[in-house]
Amino acid sequence: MRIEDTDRERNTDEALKVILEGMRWLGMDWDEGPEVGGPCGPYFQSQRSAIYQEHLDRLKAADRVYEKDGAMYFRLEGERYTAYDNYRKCDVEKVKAAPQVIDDQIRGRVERAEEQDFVLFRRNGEPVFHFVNVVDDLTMGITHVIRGEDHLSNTSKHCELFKAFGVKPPVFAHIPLILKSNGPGKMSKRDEGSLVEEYQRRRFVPEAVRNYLCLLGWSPKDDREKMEIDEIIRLFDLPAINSNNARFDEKKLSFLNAAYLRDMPAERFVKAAWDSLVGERALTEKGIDVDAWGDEERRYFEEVMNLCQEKVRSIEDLPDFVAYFFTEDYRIDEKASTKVLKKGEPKARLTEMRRALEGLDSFDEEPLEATVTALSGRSGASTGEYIHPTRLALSGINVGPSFYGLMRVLGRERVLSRLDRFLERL
RNA sequence: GUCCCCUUCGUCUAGCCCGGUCCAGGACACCAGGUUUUCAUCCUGGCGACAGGGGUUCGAAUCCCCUAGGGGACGCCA
Repeated sequence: MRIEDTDRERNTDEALKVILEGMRWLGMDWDEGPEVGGPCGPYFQSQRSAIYQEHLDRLKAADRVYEKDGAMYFRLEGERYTAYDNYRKCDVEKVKAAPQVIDDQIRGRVERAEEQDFVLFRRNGEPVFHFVNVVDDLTMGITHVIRGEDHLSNTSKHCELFKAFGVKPPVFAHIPLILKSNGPGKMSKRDEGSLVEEYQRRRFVPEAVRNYLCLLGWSPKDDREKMEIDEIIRLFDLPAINSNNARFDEKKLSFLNAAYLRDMPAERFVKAAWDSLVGERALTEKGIDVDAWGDEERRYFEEVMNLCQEKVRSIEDLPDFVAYFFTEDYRIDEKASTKVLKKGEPKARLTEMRRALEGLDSFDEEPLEATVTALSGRSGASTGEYIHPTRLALSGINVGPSFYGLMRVLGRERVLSRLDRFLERL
């Protein structure tokens, strides 16, 4: 792990922390680098000035450097001529340099010729990216350079430098870029959804994010999509990466996230839910006094989460999904209400339901289901005609976890009193 | 403008290197059913693509060329 912080303006400790934490969150660690150490340090480019100076001197000794406007330029070899540059709108000096051949692991043979000398050191004495990148790669013993395709055109610069230093370039692999989900162009730092921190903050499952990213530009060649990292590592191969750019699709990420939530151990789900709902006060914001909770409430919380794990799509959705479990002061959603109450005779059904539940001695799923089935058999109304209004009465909304589980977890007392209250308002 | 890369369903992709088994397979999304009828789960089905044009060939998604489109680079940013 090398930190490329040659641009003083943009580098802060905060930015570094975010990068390191983001990497670790995704499950990626490093055996050499910041906070770990290693034989090739320092791992911050801002601390490697002496190395860069020494390498600049080597190029100077080989007469490949000259100064212009206070900056140090790399001198390309080849015939020089002046031409009007339609991009810069002025005359510039160009060089007929030999094309550099890049044997890219993903794109195959790519040939490109640099045609202008480029800056190595800025006027302020700091080296630029292209230079430090090459120097670090060769002094740190880098064997593979795997980076975005946006660097493919820069690679001819890097090859020129490797050649000037008399070393063989590392293996290159230019991977496809991620395009933004809406609008043209590549996804960049300022785009919605482009920062790992965002998924951390929104409590995505890190494995889901990592899994989704792996699927952008790569596939195991069979139909598998949800895969453990070990399996991906086992199957992974540079040439198997696509060369075309991929558009980011948050819907699919969300699908994978839901699958990971569903499949994770219950304890992990409960912990993630707790961290968000209690730790980050998501329930407090809904007017629920979690600070007053004791052991009983904690057990109840766990039961609620066990019930909801298979149904909820994200931790983000959890507050709205479960708030009614923890307060009697839940709103009856108007849309849901209109939708549910317009069909059949909800009041009659709810009254029957109330009566039947009152006489039930167990609130386990099976007897509850048997009760509803019996009710339906007797009246000729579908079970849905009982279930829909009851769910609305108990939760205020028309979606949620398994209906019978919902009643079991709420328990007789809450169920009956909520039904009574709802019936009074009907 | 110059140079580089890319082009299979709306999206992510399999197939392409080693032409026939592909009237192109899977997944997300969407739509319709089903789970002896709760729902945002789950299951089944549907919709839906080889960018266009020329070659080569008995035969092309697969090989070649052109065009178009997309992306990238051209910073004393990284």
